[in-house]
Amino acid sequence: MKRIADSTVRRLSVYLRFLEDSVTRGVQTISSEELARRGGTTSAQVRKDLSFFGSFGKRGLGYPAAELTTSLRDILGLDKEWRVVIIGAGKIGTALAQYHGFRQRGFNIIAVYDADARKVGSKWDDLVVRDIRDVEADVRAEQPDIAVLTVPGEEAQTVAERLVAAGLKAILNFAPVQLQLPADVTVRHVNMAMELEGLSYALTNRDRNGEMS
Amino acid sequence: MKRIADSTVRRLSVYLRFLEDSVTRGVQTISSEELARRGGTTSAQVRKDLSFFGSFGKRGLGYPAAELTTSLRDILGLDKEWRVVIIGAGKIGTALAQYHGFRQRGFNIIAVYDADARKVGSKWDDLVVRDIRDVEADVRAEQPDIAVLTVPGEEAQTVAERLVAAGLKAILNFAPVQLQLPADVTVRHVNMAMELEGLSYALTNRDRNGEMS
DNA sequence: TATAGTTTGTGAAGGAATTCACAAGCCATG
DNA sequence: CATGGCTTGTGAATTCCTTCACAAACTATA
Repeated sequence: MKRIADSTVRRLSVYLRFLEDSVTRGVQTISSEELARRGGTTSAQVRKDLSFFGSFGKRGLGYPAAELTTSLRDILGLDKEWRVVIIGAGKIGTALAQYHGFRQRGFNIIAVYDADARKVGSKWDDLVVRDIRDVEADVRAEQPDIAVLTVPGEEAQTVAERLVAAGLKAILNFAPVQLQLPADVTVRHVNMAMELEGLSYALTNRDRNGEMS
Repeated sequence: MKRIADSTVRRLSVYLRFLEDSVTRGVQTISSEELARRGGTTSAQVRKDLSFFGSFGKRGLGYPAAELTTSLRDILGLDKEWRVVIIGAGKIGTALAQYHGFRQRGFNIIAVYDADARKVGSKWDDLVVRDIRDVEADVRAEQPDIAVLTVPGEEAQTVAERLVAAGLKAILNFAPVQLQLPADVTVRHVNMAMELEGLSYALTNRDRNGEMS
């Protein structure tokens, strides 16, 4: 099978969100046109995206909402539970740890770590903040699948390397640095500064450029 | 001037972060090679990105770090202060409002809004949570440049439309829905669910695909 | 001033992602 | 069961983005 573009996977995620909504509203069938409108893209793009993984629709009718939802969840690997650790119990780490949406979507937060002795031992819900010094041993023992990095930028690279050395293969990085890691580790970046700067650029050059999504 | 790709603007942001670092460390000159290594790209890409905006380097030498930093800040529109409102005083809104990094980078949070009467009136730092019902009037009066949306998904579209009707032209959306807005409004999405699902996909199809950035 | 060693800036080539456009297939109706 | 109206699935065309490759320009050294 061909390599699937990152942009395609992102869109599948968007389609899935809207499909889940539609299913709970009792919708039976959805066209690529509808999916496109709600996903901010074109119907051709929707059909192309789905076609990489199979043939899910009926010509003249559209896609069966419930079945397509299940298929997308399978494709994205959401049919299983993922074990997640959060590294950094600062503002954002705390907000994420307490956000129940993750758990609902199959992302199970099993531990939170911090370097600050004053934070270690404190509790949120059923989680106790652990000492970052134990992270390698814990990762080896508990085999989490994904780490969410919410440490200061200066520490991100070092911490990431420790996680990778302990066997972690997927990182969601909130620190505003580009992590340099082996190619077999998947990294996604969430960079608020970058997004704001993108808006700043767009506002500044509004005349020069057309619209953007 | 040609339309600049979104991906280019994102990379400028990354270059800038590293350049600022370098300048404070006393670095005089940086090559496209160095910039590329730290930005997770290639030297040709760096040179191409910069070339859209002018000629900043010296052949045989590289780029003067301080000057290039200034130029990038200008290009990205960071030479001015931006007025930012946060809509939604939940977990994430709170974390963002208290995060001082924004202010330091020229993004000034001037107000926070929420629909919950119990939250309205409470204070963080020098900010008082305002009632969402006042948001249109306030936006018209205070003319913020950017809105950060951290409301529940169900409300995001409606709230966004109200903001746009009041004249806002740039939105950073944290809700997991694709906003449908006029083309002259710039929207950036931060979608944690999507990023996690991207990791899930990568872990699930590790064999099928190569590495990803 | 000449030469060796770098590194930029940029057309041209190549590759990747999106859009076009239409045949194939399905449903509903009479 | 034939016809009209839709909508999918997909090669081909197109547009967009990245990489290549090299002349031009700079520094350092002798």
